[in-house]
Amino acid sequence: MDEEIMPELSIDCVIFGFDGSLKVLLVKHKEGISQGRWGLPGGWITYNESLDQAASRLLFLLTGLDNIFLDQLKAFGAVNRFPERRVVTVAYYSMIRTTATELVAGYTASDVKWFAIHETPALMYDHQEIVSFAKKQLHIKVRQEPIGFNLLPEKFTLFQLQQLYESTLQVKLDKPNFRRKILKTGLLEDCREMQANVSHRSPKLYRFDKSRYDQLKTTRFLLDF
Amino acid sequence: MDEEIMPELSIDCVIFGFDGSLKVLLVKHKEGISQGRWGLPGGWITYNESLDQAASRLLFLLTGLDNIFLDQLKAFGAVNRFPERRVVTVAYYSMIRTTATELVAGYTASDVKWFAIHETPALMYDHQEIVSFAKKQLHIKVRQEPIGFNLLPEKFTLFQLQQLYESTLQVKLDKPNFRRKILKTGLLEDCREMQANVSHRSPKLYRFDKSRYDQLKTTRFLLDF
DNA sequence: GCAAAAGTGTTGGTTGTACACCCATGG
DNA sequence: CCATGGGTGTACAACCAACACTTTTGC
Repeated sequence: MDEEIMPELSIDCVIFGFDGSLKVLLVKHKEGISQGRWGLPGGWITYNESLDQAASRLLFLLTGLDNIFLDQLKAFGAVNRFPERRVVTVAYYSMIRTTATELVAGYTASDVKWFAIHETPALMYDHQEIVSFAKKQLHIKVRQEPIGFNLLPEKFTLFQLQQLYESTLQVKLDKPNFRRKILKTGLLEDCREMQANVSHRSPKLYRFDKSRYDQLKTTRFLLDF
Repeated sequence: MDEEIMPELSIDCVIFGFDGSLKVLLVKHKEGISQGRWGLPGGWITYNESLDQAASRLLFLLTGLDNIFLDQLKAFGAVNRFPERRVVTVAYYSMIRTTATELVAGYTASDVKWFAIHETPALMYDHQEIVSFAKKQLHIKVRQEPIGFNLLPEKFTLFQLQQLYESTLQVKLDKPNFRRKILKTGLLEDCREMQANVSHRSPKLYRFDKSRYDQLKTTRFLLDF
């Protein structure tokens, strides 16, 4: 089929990661006018794929990850956002475990790296604006859906989950109250397993109960921190 | 400057209205392949305007309304959503009073009409999907911002506001509890005026207190119905 | 024993819900 | 005098924030 690209539309991905603190994935471009500058991973859309398909393809190209939660953020369409010509970009965002993938540079990027969410370098084009918007969206989404679970390993402790919420929302939470609230939702399934070799009492491991989540989605549901 | 249009991008607007029940504004196209079919008001983007500007311009063209709250919904980009060629559309939504404007047909539309939100005719392209998405978004937004106020006349009664929430969210609310909850937010300012000539006790009129809203926006804020 | 996190318990204040009740007005 | 909505009061349950406290593990 036709694999030519649409000249006036692009995709950019804001990919969040977590390894104790919140990260965002950036690439250093190795060609074109923005050579050497950091920006969001992204690319062009071909005529034979939908926006969502293009976003998934590009995410796979960059991280090797497939079948990942990927949500549209917003279309950014300021007149001069792209210096060479008029291009509107559709931004997507996603969350993955930083350990889940070997990052692959190459492609059009000379470097790929995780940055702490509050210590990003200057970004090209309007990518700073896109990242800021994504952060705001993450604050909202993390309350409405148990989205954070994509950022943790399959089995995790309640404290890890609490740290994820704390670093995403930039708040300090009360441990006893957090565990009660999160357990009450029923979204966590006890693995009946302990984490060993830690220099304190061994914590239980939990996993995310997807069937319970699907059931809750039909009604309304808010995690209010 | 260049007022040529971008060939692969369009704008569609989902415009909600309220006059006792929730409405959506549709137009009947009078030319092109979709002649005679109902769809969303929309149009094309020129090279010298941003997406937001294009959406405002098109909304003004269609309703005569200016300076209206208008928010981006989502970009819709299925491969064959537009039959003639590949076009991605960026959908916006907005809320206005149905009485606030004389609807103007003409332009590319042979008819413009308000439809009850649950009694829309078959729509062209993927417009049904866009409307459904907008309804979902409205449910979410109406809780997070006092967005509904755009749909009511400047001065309104608490019961009108309650009906707006009930018809937007498709729920039945308890009158005493509704008034307490909404008054507690401080978002309503007492007009010190009564509505007269009603066949029951005259209700107080309220107006939306914008300054209080701006103040609340800085913190977090949820209307939970 | 110490540090660090796991985990339980309690308490007092806030909020939400359901419902009973009285008030004003036009027809 | 009735229907319709306006508006107030209340009581019980649920919930939540704050914080004290005990437990387990590695060093």
